[in-house]
Amino acid sequence: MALQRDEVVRTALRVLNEEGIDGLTTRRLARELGVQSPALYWHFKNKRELLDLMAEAMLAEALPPDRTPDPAHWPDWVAADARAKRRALLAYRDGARVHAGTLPTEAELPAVEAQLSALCQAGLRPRTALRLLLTVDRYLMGWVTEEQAWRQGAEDRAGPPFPDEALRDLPLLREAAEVLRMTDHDADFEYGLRVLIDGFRAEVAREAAVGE
Amino acid sequence: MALQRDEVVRTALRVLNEEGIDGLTTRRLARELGVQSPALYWHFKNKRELLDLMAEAMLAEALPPDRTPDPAHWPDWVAADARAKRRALLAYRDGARVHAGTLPTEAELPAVEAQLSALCQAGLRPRTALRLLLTVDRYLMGWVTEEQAWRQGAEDRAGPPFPDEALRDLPLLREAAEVLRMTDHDADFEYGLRVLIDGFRAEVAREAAVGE
DNA sequence: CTGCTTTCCTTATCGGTGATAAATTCCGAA
DNA sequence: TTCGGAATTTATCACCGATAAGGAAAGCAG
Repeated sequence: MALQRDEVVRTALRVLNEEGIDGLTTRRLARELGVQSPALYWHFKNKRELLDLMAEAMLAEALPPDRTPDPAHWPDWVAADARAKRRALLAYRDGARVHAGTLPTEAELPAVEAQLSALCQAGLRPRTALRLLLTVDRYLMGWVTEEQAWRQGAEDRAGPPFPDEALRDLPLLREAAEVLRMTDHDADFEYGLRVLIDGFRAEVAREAAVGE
Repeated sequence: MALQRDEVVRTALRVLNEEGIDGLTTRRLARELGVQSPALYWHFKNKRELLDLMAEAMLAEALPPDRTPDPAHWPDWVAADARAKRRALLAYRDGARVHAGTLPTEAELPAVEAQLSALCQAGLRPRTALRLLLTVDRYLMGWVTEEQAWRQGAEDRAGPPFPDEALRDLPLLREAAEVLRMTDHDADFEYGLRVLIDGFRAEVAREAAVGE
């Protein structure tokens, strides 16, 4: 039974979770598949292409396709999509770094078009609607990247970051220490997401007013 | 004349710009300094430490120290700082990737405390104030990471991304094509930044109302 | 001036990496 | 049963970050 491209990607994702992105080498992956490493280059042009497919697979797991976004409740699905993508990236070690810099496939564009359609029905111009999606996505990516780097750093580091001693003369930072030390990633992410979407809610009102 | 740690960092930043982060190898850097590569390990524990110092130097160039942020105009300096940091990261190839995952030095904490102080005087609680700073920073980092990946991809790619042909049946995307193809990074970044800060402006009003 | 120490660098080498070339095996269709 | 493409192997390349061990040079104590 010959190796399937799909099987390679799935195994690569497993190895990613076990070893991290630096431990995901062609040799390690080949060993896991019971094969010699150059065999992989039959299935993929190079490692970049493998990572791209891994990124695609990661998101496909979490984002159910063929939703028809509701214009009336855009803040809800925009937020829900962001949460789902964050979950998808967090599900794999270094997920954000694997996904970073990946371009949307042409196959994903129709879904974006549908989202734009809903946002435009809600009163945005296409430009603004796409900017909204991109802005939320960048916040998301920046957040998860930092979040995973932090998790990684926490393993290496000895002791807690920013020890009490360092905050001695910094009362406000001390009061916000839970945020500084990122003890509750979920809540902090959620907060920024809400504020961002609230900002766009005002923007929708503004553009809708102009448009009429 | 012995090699100075500072000179190594400056040279590393130059090499980074010429070769990109993948071309920045210890051997290349050593050659540039007229030295054998193991010599570098006298000055740095490992490459990670070198990258950390490079990140620090990058930002130090762009962010003037010892500003005393004005509570009355917090949206101005929050935006200005974000722009300055973006500029600093854009000034070097792969700047965002070099900086990503770096923790603030303890030396940088007092500046953060000062910003928190101003934001609290403007009516925010410390927790919220820090969350504001982190949220803007994550948007920023996500943005520049994507921006530089895009620039990089543009060199490799043949032809434009998302050719007209691919957008044939996607009228809204076609109308927002300049945003999709990121022809004006500055304007798009600025837009998201403004909306984000507007969101926090409303948040400040809300918290101030509760606080009294 | 001598001799010890610290600083800074060199030579040699290790195990590991992504990738390619060329030879080879597998397997299904004719 | 043979043929041909699909899939994989073996061998090898150039390069990477890092370490060990030693040597030159400068400073400094006596």
